[in-house]
Amino acid sequence: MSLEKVTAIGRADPKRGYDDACGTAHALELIGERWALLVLREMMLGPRRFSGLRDDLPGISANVLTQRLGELEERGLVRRRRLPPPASVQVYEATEWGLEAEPIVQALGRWAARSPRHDPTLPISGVSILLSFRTMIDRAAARDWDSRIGFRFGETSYIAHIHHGSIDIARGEVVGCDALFDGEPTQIAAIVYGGAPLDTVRVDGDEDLARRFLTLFTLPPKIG
Amino acid sequence: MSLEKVTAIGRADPKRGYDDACGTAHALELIGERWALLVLREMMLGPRRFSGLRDDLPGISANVLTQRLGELEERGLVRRRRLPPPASVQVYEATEWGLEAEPIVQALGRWAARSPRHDPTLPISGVSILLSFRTMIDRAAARDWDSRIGFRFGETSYIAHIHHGSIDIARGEVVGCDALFDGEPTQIAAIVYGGAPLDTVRVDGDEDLARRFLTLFTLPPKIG
DNA sequence: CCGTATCCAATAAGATACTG
DNA sequence: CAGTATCTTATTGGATACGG
Repeated sequence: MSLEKVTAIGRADPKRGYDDACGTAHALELIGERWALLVLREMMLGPRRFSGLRDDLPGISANVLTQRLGELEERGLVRRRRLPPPASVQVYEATEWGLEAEPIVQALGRWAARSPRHDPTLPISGVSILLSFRTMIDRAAARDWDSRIGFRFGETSYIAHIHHGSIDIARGEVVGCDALFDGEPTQIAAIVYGGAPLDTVRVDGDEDLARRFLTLFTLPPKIG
Repeated sequence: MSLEKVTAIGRADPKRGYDDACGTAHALELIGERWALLVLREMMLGPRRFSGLRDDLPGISANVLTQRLGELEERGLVRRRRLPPPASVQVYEATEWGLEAEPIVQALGRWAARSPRHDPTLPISGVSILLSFRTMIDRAAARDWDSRIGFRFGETSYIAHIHHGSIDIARGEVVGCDALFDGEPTQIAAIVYGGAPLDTVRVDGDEDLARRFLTLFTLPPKIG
C-alpha cells in the first residue's frame, strides 16, 4: 500500500507541478512536457495512428510517444479508440477539450513566426502546414473567396474550404475541388512561405486559382 | 559497435530542437523549457529583479532561474538592464517581442481554466492575477465602465483602468483611484474566482464599485 | 505492422551551500 | 541581494527486444 501511494503521489498525479493557481501554469502542467503539444497538434484535423504520429514527429522516440499519449489520455485531452472491424486498428483522437487547444497552437505559431531564428525550410507535417493556413490567412484578401482546395499528402488527403475570409479544413477524399495540390508538405511550405517555385509539387485543376491561393498567407515581419 | 561521436554531433548544434518548420514547434524551442514562460509572464507588467522573480515563482531554484534568464536574453525576449545610480540594481525586462507573447499566456490560461484539475486556491502572484483580469474580463459587462482600480501587493502597486470593455494595467502609485484593494494576490483570487468573502483584503474608496468590479471576471465552464 | 517494455547514456531540473 | 558551484535526482532519447 505505502509503496504504491508514494509512487502515485510523488510522480503520477501532477508529475512536477508549479504550485501556482495561474491558469497558464496549470496549462503547462497539462501540455507543457516536451512533445506533448505537438502530439496534440497532429490530432487537430482528425484521429491518428501511432505510426503516423511517429512519422510526423521527427525525432520522437516510441517510448516517449507512448508516455505522452498516456498522459494526454489520462488528462482528458486525447481518447483512444479502436476502429470497428475489419479495420480494427487503434487510433488516438483529440477530445472536444483537446481540440479547444488550437488557439494555443495558433498563438504560439503566430508569435514564433517573427523569430529571426525560424527556419521555414525544415521538414513539416501535413497537419502543421494546413493549421498554419488557418493561422496565417489574410482575412481581408480571402473575404470574397468561396473555393475548395484539395491536398494530397501521400495516403492522406484534405480539403480546405476558403470562404468569408476564413478557412475550414477537413480530412477526406479530394472530390469537388477547384484545385488540388499533390506533394510533400515541406515543399508546399517552401512555396508559400519561402517563395519557392510552384513546380516542385503537382497541381491539378485551376492553376491560376492555386497560385492566388498561395498568396493568401503571409508571415508577419521579423523582429529587429 | 556504435560510434561515440555520432550522437555528440547530432545534437550539439541546436540544444534539443524539434527539427520542424512549424511555428508552434519553434515557439516551444524558444519558450518551451520548464519555467520559461512563467518567468516571462512575471515581466509582462514591467521590469523585475532576480529576487522578485524568485519570490513569485514558488519552487524555482536559483540556478534554473539564472539559466532561463540567460536563455531568454540570448533569444531576444528579455533584456538585462542596470538602473542608474543610486538604485544601481539590475533588472530584467521583456523586450517588445517578449511582450507580444501575452496572447500565448492568455490562450493557455483561458484554455486551462476549463480543466477539472485546476485549483484556484493555490498561491498566485500579483502579475498573474492582474493578467488573468485581462484574460477573463467580461467585455460586455465592462462596456460602459470608466474606472480606475488600484492594487497594493506589499511593496508593489498597480492601477487597472477599466474602460470600453477592456482593461489597461500599469505599475505605479495608486493615486486617483476610485477603489483600492490592499492584500495578498492569492486572497484576491479566492474572492474573484473562488467566491470567498471580500473581508480578507482591505478595500478603500468606493466599496460598491469594488464589489461590482469583482463580478466582471468569470471563469469558463468546466469540461465534463 | 502496432505498440509496449527495458536498459543505457546524455541532459535537465532540484536542493543546497557558497561567494562577491 | 544576486547570482554560482556542486551534487543528486528525474527526464529524455536511442537501441533493442518482446508480445499482439
